[in-house]
Amino acid sequence: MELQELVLPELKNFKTTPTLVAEALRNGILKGVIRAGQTLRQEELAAAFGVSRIPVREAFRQLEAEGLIKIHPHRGAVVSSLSAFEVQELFEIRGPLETTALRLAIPNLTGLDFQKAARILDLADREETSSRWGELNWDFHATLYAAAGRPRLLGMLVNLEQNVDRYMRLVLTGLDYQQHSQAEHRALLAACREKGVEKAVTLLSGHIEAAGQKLTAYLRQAEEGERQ
Amino acid sequence: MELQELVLPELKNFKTTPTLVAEALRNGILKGVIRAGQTLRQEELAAAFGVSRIPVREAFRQLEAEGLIKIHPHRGAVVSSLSAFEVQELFEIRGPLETTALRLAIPNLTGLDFQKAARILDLADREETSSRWGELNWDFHATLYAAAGRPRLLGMLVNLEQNVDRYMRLVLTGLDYQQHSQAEHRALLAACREKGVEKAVTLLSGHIEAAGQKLTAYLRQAEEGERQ
DNA sequence: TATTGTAAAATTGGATACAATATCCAGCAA
DNA sequence: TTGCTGGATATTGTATCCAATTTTACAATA
Repeated sequence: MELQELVLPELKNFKTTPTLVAEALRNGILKGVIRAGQTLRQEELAAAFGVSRIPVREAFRQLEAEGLIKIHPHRGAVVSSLSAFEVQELFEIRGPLETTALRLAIPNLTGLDFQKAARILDLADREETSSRWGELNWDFHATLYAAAGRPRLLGMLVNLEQNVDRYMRLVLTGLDYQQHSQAEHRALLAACREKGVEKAVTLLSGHIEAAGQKLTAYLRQAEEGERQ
Repeated sequence: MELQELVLPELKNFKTTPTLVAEALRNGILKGVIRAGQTLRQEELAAAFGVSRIPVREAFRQLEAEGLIKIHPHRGAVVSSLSAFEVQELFEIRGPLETTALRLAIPNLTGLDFQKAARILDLADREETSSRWGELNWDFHATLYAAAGRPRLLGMLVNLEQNVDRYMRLVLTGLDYQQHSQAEHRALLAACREKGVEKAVTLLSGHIEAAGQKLTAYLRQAEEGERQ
């Protein structure tokens, strides 16, 4: 019975076409290749991927459930664009969820986890491109949360991160935020090392709130500019 | 631009076949007509609904993203059955999320909301069938959370509730739990009326935890029984 | 000229049919 | 009994066709 579990990951790689299409589209949206508000035409995408329209449509359903696109019947699928308020809501959800994950994770965090997290922070220090820095940023958080051993919770956090990631990239251009964020990360990591759950939770909560504030303020300003 | 928003809800009613199929399947799963572990055959369902396989497959993708089913490539879709641990995880997620919703909702709760909530509790008192009682149970919670004005958060809570609902029904057969739960609901409602945010949050947190404990204990026992 | 009405084109939604692939199971050999 | 090898079954993916809807273009009218 143990061998079966070793084979399962291999079996999982037998990805079906709709899954591959969904992954490609998800990457495209996250990397900014496909922008918010853009309409996705089935035939065009099917031709681009070299598949028929059916797998594309199935991929659409999956991405809609993830919140990345919105299907308008008979009018096509559009990449969902979030308002400042909606982004704020996502951060309000992330806060309690991520602290929950951290709370569960801290008792399980090992020296290896701390090493990995510290290495990611060092890499992020040297990173300049905002895209890569954003990835490392999330890798750091995910490294901590993974120790919680709560796959479903982690999945929800990944999904939430994906939804705000595109917008967060707009803010990351400012170097001051990156340095500030890095300092907060180091303080958080130190608290985790000392197994100071409440302190770590407080730091994380403030860290997420700060990021949310920064981003929503930016978006509100952008929305104000559009209105004129 | 305001008129467009008035038309949008109308457009939303143009439900497409995959959505209708997904709703039907979701209802079937939630009502227990389709049981956990059961495999869903595309052709069979397509024939039953009088549609082709394409809408059925799209509905599968949607339900998989909601966590209600799991698609095994080339082997069919099966209604996901949760282990005691997975149910526990879902309750661990619900706790902080529902308290967050309540915290945001309390300042906005009006007399009308309190009346509606109280009426639901009275109905639940007279209700005997566990299925209907479960619905009223959730209606009570949803009434409070709706005032938070956070649609995405509410959507996530609905989804989480749907995932554990099937299993919760197993526990609801015991009348003692219903009475205990109703008492907690009344205390919670009173705290909300007095705008006692922290007290209400504490009550809700304990209420959810108690429900989770009850259910996971039941499931663990059932799993133990199966193992023999 | 601006607005309204209508027709055609484009796109999506869905059904049917067919080919390809993977899984499952029964039968057969060792 | 164990392991392998087929075929049967079911799922997956594609192609083709048609219907429904939206959008665009164009003509008609005030």
